[in-house]
Amino acid sequence: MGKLDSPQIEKERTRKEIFEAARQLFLKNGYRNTTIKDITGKASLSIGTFYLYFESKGEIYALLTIDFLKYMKTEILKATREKNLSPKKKLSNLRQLFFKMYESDKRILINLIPSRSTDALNDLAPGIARQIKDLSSDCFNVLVTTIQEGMDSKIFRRENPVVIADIIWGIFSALILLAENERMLDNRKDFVKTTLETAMETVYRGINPVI
Amino acid sequence: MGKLDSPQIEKERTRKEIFEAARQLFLKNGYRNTTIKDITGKASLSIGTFYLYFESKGEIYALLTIDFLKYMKTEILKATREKNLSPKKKLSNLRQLFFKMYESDKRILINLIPSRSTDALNDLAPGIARQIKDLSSDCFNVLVTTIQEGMDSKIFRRENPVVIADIIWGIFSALILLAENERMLDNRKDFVKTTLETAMETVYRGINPVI
Amino acid sequence: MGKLDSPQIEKERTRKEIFEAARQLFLKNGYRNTTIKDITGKASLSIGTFYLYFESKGEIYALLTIDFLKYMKTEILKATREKNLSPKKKLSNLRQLFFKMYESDKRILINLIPSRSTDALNDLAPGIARQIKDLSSDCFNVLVTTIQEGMDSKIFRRENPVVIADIIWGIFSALILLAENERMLDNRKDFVKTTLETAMETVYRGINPVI
Amino acid sequence: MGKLDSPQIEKERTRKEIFEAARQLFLKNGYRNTTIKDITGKASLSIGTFYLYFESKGEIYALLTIDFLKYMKTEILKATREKNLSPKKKLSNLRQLFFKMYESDKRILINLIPSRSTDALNDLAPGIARQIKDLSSDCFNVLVTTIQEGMDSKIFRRENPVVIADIIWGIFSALILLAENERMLDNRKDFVKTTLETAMETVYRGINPVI
DNA sequence: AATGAATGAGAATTCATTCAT
DNA sequence: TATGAATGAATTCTCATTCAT
Repeated sequence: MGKLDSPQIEKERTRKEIFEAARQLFLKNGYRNTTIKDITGKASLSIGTFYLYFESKGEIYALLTIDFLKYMKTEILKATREKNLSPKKKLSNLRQLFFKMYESDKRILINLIPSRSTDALNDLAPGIARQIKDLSSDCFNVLVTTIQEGMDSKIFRRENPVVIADIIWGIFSALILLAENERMLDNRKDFVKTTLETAMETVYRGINPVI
Repeated sequence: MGKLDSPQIEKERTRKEIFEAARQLFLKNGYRNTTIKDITGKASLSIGTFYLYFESKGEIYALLTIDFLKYMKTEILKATREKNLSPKKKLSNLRQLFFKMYESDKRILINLIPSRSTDALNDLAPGIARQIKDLSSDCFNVLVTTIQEGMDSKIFRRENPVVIADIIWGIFSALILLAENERMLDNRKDFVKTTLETAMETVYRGINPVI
Repeated sequence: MGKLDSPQIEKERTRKEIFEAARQLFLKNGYRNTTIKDITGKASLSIGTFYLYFESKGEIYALLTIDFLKYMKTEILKATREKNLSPKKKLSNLRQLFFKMYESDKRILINLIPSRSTDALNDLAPGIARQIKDLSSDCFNVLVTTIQEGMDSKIFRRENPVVIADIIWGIFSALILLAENERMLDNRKDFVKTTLETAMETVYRGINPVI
Repeated sequence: MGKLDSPQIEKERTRKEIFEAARQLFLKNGYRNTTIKDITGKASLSIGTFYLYFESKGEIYALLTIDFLKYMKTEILKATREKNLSPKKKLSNLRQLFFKMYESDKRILINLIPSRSTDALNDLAPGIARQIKDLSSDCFNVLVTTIQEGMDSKIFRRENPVVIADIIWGIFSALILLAENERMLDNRKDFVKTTLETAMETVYRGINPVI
């Protein structure tokens, strides 16, 4: 299969295979613990081939990040775009989106969480760094705007919306990390999904206005 | 200053300087991304000096972790020990503790908490690994117990207390990390304390029973 | 030459070159005084290449030892296997074997023989350590048995056969070492072979029974 | 004790203590495995003090070597000096000397054996290197001369006396090494003295002229 | 395009040597 | 003199990247 496809298509397929192998390995082992050998091994290719498709380990990581952020931005916009959606509904959509991302076959790039990615993003081409920053801001801002709207229409308690957005994003990323690592030390919890759900509901209740 | 102190004191100071430099760098960059050169560089010492005070990179990491967990355990017990304290008050004390820890001269080594750092704990002496696990469990269990009490006396909404503890702990650690790192991407937020406070209040409201 | 060979052969050649360089350096300078840089330097390769072919300095040392002991065991058995060989003839064969080993294209790794090298065998995988011990014992025991036979049939003077084996083995290894190193202190001797021959004959005469 | 002695005497005592500590450690652990800290620790002094008495680790090793060689030369001359001593008796005296050295509280500097000391003697002041070479030659030459005499007077079988000397010296050093190291791998042999004795006797018988 | 052997910069660690007290 | 903290060169090992085939 594939051997009959045009070189263009063939090339694109190889690129995707490397991309996907890298995504999974970075997700599982982190940036530093993933080697080019690991990636090409998983993709059944030689080390040299990697460099025909990507400039460096840092680059593929950045591209992976951008890929994820773009996907996230799209989904976030989809969840909040409709004009006549109530902020309540929008937030509920975002919550669902988080579940979906966690469960999706794509999974979430755990290492996207700032503290984990400093390393890889350090000596990035300025253009790429810019793009990541912007996408990251875009995502965050939709969250902030949605919360702001909720506050404006008195559906949510009046607080600094940036702070609330930080909390939501923080819980999300923290629980993902817990889920990834805690397993080794402690097997009480297998129920990330439940925890995530409870967390979001708790926060949601927490921003309800005083009754 | 310092030049006048006894060698004992002088030595202790150097040890503390290395310890503190390591703490900050591990917190900011993680275990793998922090080199001995970084640590001694920050402490204005040579690489060799590090090994005069600590056995290895792994050892200082473990000591830092134990140091933090011991401090945390003491404080947590202090905040919840008294018999006739209401769960509400206990939780409020814990919240205050979180602030205090964030501001304390010790700084917080959230990154050092086991769940955050599989990396460093891999080839630790079994005794040390055990100690870390136990301290970690102890801290977490106080949180769980306090929440359980609150639920038993109907002050908190009935949920899985482990899940709620995860949420609280998750928010706490996530916000610390955000505070440390986000600055690079975005300088809107300098107000960790406020955010932390809001977060805890939000969660607290979120676990109030339905009225 | 070589550029025309298959990658397989090419790779095997490189491995052999490293192996051989290591053998010579360990022999000359001992385990601790031989660095990976020395080895790869001698083989005109970079340090990194070493690790493409061997896991560690300890591993190549162990492999070199096993290689030599296996060769030695095979040859020793060959020299003494035949049933109706007189002990005299067997010992004579062993003597010839010693010459052969000295001159063989394998060179002799006398320095690698366990008794000579506590250093390197310290943190060896237990399986490898066992293998080395066993091979080493096997070789030595053939020597002891042969001498024992000679004593039993009154061809050799009655002594502790282990002691005699130690002497023979000791002379052999000592002369090899002398041959390799003494050159620096003294260049009178270029005639290892002669010395070895005389030594063996002398010992042989020495264990003849009193007439 | 000692506190009342003159500075001169006091200084000499300290120097001796370091010297003796170094001798024992080099003997037990070899040159590379002995650190200045080990030496000064054994002598209950600080690291810095070492350098008040000796220029470097290499220097003390060389001095230790010279010390041993001088002792050896003196003893060798003592054992062979007398005019009317038969070569047989002289050789017998040398044999006794070997035992004595092995058993003496001074022990023998195992690392003196050429292959083991290359490291330490590499970048020696030329004068010291010369001295070592000369002493070493002197010792060896007495052995050669004695054997030569024995041959001249038909007491020993006619062979190359240098070769015979090599054999004797080789056995001696090899057995010392065996004694030091083999213990760890194999505890059959605790009887170095016996082995050494048997070895010398065997060689002695081996150089008897044909009867 | 694909390969994978070779490279070498960098990381952790050790230890002889120096030097301020 | 004596001390021992500090230094940094040297060593083992890792891995992203290159390049000849």
